[in-house]
Amino acid sequence: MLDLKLIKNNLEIVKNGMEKRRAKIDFTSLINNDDERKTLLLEIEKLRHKRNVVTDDIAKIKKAGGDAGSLIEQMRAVSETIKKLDKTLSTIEEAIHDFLVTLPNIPHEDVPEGLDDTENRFEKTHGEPKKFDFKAKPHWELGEDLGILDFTRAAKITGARFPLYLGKGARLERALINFMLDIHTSDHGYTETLPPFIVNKTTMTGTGQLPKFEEDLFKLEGWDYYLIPTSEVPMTNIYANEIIDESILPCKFTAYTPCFRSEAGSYGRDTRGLIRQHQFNKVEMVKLTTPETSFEELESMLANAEKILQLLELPYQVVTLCTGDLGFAATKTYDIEVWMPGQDDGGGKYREISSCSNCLDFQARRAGIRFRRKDKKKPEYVHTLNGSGLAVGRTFAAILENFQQADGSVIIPDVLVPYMGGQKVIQHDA
RNA sequence: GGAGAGGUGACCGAGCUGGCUGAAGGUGCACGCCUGGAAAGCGUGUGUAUCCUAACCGGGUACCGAGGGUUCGAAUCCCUCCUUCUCCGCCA
Repeated sequence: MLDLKLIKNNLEIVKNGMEKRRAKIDFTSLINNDDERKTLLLEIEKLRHKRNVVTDDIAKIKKAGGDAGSLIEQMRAVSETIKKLDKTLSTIEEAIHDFLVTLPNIPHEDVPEGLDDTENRFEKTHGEPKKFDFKAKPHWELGEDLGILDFTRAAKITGARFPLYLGKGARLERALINFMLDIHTSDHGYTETLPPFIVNKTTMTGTGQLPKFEEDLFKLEGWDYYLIPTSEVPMTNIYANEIIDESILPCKFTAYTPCFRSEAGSYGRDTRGLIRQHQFNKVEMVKLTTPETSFEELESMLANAEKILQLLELPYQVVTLCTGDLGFAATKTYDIEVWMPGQDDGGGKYREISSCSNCLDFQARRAGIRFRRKDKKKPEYVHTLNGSGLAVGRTFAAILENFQQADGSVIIPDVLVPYMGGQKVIQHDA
């Protein structure tokens, strides 16, 4: 959520930001509503003040045994008026709020302008895309042939876009989760958390999934509860509506959770394999920081995600999302795209495997996450960041495709061997 | 699922036979005094939001889990919901 004062005082900056996002937004009703709100508020508060004073007098008169009948009669009318005005006021306030919660964050000045993902800015590349002297297979073929992935039976159990890992496949997924969590907690200083996978409406609104993107979520029937699309949601909300001490910043959380997404509007895209599932595993990183450090924390978060890929010896590139591709709550986002040699019929392709974003105070304002500096009175909003570290299912897929052998077996990256009980290769079960 | 007890400021804890209580008292914290230094002691201060204002100076208003209601007036009475705890039942 953007600060209403910022909008009023710097309307051009805000308008400009929305234009960069290709969002057409008319602010006149907002401005009018806010003016009306102030007028109304002033009137109501005057009346309340009057009532408070007179009510005091009534108490005194009654105590002295006098008759306060006419004053009471007057105040009855005043209270009626207050009630009426209050009603209009809350209608207006609701309208203002409804407007503000659907307004996206303003893109950072460093973010390139563009319409869609084709205009994202290339930042860097790491590692050489692997070349094979045979035709690289996509991970779904490798996985099914090895008997470690079974999409057909998953579809029987639930439906399309659900994964079923078997045997060494399930073990590899678990190995990746443990490996990532270990690195982030031991080497990168994150606190491990295991949050609820189901959250309420307030929590979803805090991080920005609601009210605008309800169709992307799975909702529990008969409840105001939703399955999380990412653990960013529960983790960022840990300190919602609290004023925390400056000394705990930057506050760094990591978690493994499954993620649930309806993938509405993506019919026909990535229909095969682990790339786009209704349920997938992810290790997520979340940071709460002071405003002045959030951008350097974004860089280090990106580095934390990159580190996982480097250790796994997976080639990747980094891009900065352009304004048209930027998420609702983010002001700046880096995407890490891993090289997947089995995609595009063996031609290979970079696919998103992590997304690291700085949301500034956008989420903090919605969720009410503030901190107090040592010698300052007023609490300030923290800055929130989130990043995948990494999407586990896609990492699994990338390993299969990058470490495949001519015979269809898959070499386990060295760092994962201990997590696989010493096993170095996944091959057809003998 | 059944029975009961709570949710007050950073924390503990009064108030809950409605009115001078934004809220006693204590702890903590901050600053000052005291001291060779420290402890103890003493003094002062110490919520958030919003509006008026040049102002985080001053003033108004609101907030005692959330939302409604009764009343001239509610932390205090009534209703609904959320939540915590205890006991019983059930269950991974």
